[in-house]
Amino acid sequence: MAALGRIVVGLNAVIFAAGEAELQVLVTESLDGGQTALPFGPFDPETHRTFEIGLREWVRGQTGFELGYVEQLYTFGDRGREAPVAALAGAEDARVISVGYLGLTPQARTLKGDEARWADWSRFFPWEDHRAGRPAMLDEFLEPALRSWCDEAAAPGRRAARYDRVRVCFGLDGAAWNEERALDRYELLYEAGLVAEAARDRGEPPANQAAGEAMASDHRRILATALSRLRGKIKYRPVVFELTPAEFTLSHLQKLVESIAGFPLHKQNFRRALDRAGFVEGTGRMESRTGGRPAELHRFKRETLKSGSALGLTISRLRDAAS
Amino acid sequence: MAALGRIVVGLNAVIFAAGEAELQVLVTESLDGGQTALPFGPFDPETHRTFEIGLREWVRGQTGFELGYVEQLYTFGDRGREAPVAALAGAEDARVISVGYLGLTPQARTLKGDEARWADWSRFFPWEDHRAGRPAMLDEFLEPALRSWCDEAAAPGRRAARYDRVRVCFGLDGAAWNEERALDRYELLYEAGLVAEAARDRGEPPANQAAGEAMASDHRRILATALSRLRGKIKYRPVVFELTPAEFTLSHLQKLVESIAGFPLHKQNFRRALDRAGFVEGTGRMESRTGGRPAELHRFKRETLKSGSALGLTISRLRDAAS
DNA sequence: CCGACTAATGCTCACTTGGAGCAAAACCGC
DNA sequence: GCGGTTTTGCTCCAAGTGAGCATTAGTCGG
Repeated sequence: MAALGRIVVGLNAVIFAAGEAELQVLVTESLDGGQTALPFGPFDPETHRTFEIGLREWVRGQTGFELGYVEQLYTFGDRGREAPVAALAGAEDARVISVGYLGLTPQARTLKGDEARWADWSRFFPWEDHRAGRPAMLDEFLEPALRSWCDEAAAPGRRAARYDRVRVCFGLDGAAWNEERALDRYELLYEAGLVAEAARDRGEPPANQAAGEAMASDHRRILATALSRLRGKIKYRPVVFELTPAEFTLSHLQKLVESIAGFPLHKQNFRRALDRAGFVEGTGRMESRTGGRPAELHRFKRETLKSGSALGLTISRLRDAAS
Repeated sequence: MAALGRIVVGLNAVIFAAGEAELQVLVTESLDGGQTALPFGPFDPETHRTFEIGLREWVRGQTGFELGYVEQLYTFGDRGREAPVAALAGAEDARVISVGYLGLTPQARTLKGDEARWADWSRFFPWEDHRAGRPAMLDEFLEPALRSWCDEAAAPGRRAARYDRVRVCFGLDGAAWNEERALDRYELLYEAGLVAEAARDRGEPPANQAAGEAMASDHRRILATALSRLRGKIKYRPVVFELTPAEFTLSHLQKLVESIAGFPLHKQNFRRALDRAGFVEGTGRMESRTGGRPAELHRFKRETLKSGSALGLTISRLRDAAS
């Protein structure tokens, strides 16, 4: 068999933490400077027995804290994503594959060095945040731009196909907005040339207007993958509690879930769902700096995990009217 | 930066097809003969622009047919999975990573060569098939064996932890059986030494009794990953139709879903769910060799995909009493 | 100290969905 | 034409979901 080309494997981490009622993601500067990037570390087969061990190790080294929940996301291997990274590994001609991981950690802890910092996820995906209603930039910029992208297609068949994708991804013309489609939406915007990465990767000059803040390489796509996965996962597994402090008010928990899902929830129904699932219990202690009636502090009942039956939190349509 | 160890990347495909009311998976012989294995192909960064392109290419070459639906599963990179494969790539000392893919194709087509063949998935996971009630081997062999594995743990805390895992995975003592946990169950059986691969990997002699048919390397784990994923996916995306022929009777469709889910469904409720979702439509033609009243042939309405709103088929608790 | 304001908490109600069973209809083989 | 078998059509009830109203217990400004 012919010798295969050289391959370098890297690990990309999307690490989420709960800020002040806002989901945050850990970012750094790209190696060539300038662009925002996700933390990245080469995977060394000599010293790392598994990907996860390797990941935890360099996250500990770079940021000074221990990851809690960790889950593999996706492996990215398309050609053309290598440039700056291969150089790092001393292998300019190698193909770079990276295994993306999702990590969750309670609260945005202070970081060791100053390379890494926390950023609100919504900076990168402003069109995903519907907590205060459908964002204006969707109707004013993205939607018209996407429609004209559809019209650009030569054949009528392709035009219809483009339109269908746009319609279901962005909830146009009566279709419902599905928050889990964050990745599909990013990929569509990339194809349509509406994010800065698209022009950059084609070696073209940047478009006069682009959506959201760009990231290095395909990192924004990895981030979108993580967001989609997390949005799906909170519905059937109680992962939110990996992000909460030991004690929290129900409102705080709700704000956090809303920040992840990207839309407002109906408060009473959210609470009803919570205690049907039996996930939380009151501690008796109160949080009084609420601005109104004091809220009881609650804690996650880890035991319910073992009781097996009801896992997860049905957010599906707890949607509040506002959205 | 230090030079990194050599890495070989492979692609593993779990290709499912619908046999006669039975889900089948494409298997081959392992390279060193003897063991059943999943189709495997090295990924060549020189010629393959993306994983998916590489995958489709060698599947076409080896089996003579074109894959339809394809989805990335998971990337397996633990040390100790290399032996026979590294030799294939002419790199005995390399670390082997493989990217697992799930592929679906309608009907079990005849294959080109004779290396590959179709096998019922249930041979590898007999404990997963609850269509005719809870399998006897669960109560007679697995459950007692798992319980004594729990008792083997030295510390009482570890004993309790083991027991909890066993309980939720296998639905013991009142916990519900969750068909999506197929992977967790396999991993648990592996840890408990109840599948042949466990003894093999530790270099021990095979146990006197083991569950299901073994596969090469960690292929049975990859297959379990695919099964879990597919079982989850049919609930929220209409992927079953990737497995059906163009026209089918509703009973046939139901049998197929049951084969995937591993438990019987309530016929009337299944049909109700189907037409609530609006996925199928009658063709007017009839299938008369049913042994009873002739059934109308139906076809998948691809258009509904575009209508956006209701995706998937809620199998959740269409469970029939028998289970 | 009181009243306005703000959140937390408690409760109700209509409507949809899910689990389960019964009955009629259509075809087969004898 | 008569069981046996399978498709198909319907109904019932319990539980879950979406949405709104009312009450309670704090804070804060005057």
